[in-house]
Amino acid sequence: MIDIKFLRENPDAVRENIKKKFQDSKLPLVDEVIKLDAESRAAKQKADSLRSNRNKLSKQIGMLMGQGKKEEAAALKAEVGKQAEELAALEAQETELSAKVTEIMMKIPQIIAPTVPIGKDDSENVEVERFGEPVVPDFEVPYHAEIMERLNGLDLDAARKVAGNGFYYLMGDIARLHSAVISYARDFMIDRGFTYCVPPFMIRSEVVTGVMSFAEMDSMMYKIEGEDLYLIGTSEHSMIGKFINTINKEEALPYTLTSYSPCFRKEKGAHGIEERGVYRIHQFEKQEMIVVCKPEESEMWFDKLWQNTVDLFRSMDIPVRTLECCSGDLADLKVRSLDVEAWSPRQQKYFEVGSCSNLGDAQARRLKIRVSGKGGKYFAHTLNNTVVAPPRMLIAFLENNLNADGTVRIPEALRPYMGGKEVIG
RNA sequence: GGAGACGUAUCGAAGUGGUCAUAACGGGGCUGACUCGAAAUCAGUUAGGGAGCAAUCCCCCGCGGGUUCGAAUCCCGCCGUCUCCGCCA
Repeated sequence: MIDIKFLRENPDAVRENIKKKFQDSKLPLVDEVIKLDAESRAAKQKADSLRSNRNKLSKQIGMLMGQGKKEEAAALKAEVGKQAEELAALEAQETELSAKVTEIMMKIPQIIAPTVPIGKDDSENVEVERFGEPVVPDFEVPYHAEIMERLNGLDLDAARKVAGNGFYYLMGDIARLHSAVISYARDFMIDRGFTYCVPPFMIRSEVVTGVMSFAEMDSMMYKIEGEDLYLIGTSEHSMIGKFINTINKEEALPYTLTSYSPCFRKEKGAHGIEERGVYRIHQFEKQEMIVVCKPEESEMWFDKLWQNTVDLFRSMDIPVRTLECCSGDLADLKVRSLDVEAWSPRQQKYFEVGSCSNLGDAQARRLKIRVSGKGGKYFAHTLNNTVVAPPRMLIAFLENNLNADGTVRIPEALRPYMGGKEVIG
């Protein structure tokens, strides 16, 4: 959500940004919202002066009543009554207009960073950097579900009966590995100075609309029947929501938090949910990191955040690369986003295991997360990034640490969380 | 789930239909005076949102409605907190 004042003063920049994102159908919204906004302010001004008048007269009525001058009071009452209808109409107009303005403003995308490559969709994302040597072993690497099943670590048949497609049972060493990765990632982030949190796994609609665009909400969020609650799609939602309606002291920033939660996603419209395995699923667990900071520091934090994920994967001997999201692939609230992708020796390509985003002031404006400093009050910037999200991450882990004999090597960093085991199989 | 109480600034809290919203009273914070310094004391100062070039005006007493010339105050709905009971970990 951008500032309406910015839009008023820079309509061309806003249009240019919409074009960059290949959302040309939204172009008319710019002129539309400028017109509605002007009407809205005009209505407000008129209504304000009527209200001012009413306040004055009502005060006089109060005084007259106090002095027992009932007849004079009655005359004033009649005068207030005369403008009541006009005011009511104006107030209805005010409400309607400002609701329309907000509705449109929610649809206008955040101004993207100048560095964002221009492209229509994810096929035009741009590789930035590779970390580690992508290895292709000289033996065949089976499909990840098969590796898990061979180790008696996965039961999709039972999961389908119990919950349906897109769910899974992890068992034995694989389940333990799953927990180990989460615990390791938690401690990894704690060691880097982040504060560990376990947040609510459900949030109100007010928070939902504050942290994501309508498109994301529709395709991702599960609603609890009969309640104003949604299952979170990531702990980012409850962690950013934590700061709703707050004014934060400048000295207290940045907030650097790492949170654990299960994540629930409809994956509506996504391909691949039919795909056998644990790549795209309705439920997974994730260690997340979020930052709330001053605007001038958000780019610096962006770089630190994705670096954390790269370092974590490298500490488990998994080759990764970073991929800058192009303009068309960027969700409407994001200024910039960078995917971390892990190497798949089986597919001989990289696949997404994490996503780092700078939302600028978009979430902060919607949720009213403000900062007070010497220079006055302003909206904070918010960022989020995946530390690690198994079981998808386990795909990369298993493929990259698989031995020729079918056993799986446990990297040293993870052994303390696996009861000291060096290998499973 | 049942019963009750409550929600006002940074905190505690007064206000229960009008001249009471920067909002009594008290505490905290900040600034200054006094002091070698500190404490104590004294003085001053300590919300938010919006419209307007400005003067100024409007909104804001958990949130949303309603009654009224006028609502923190009365009515309805919702949210939240606390206490007791029940139930379940």
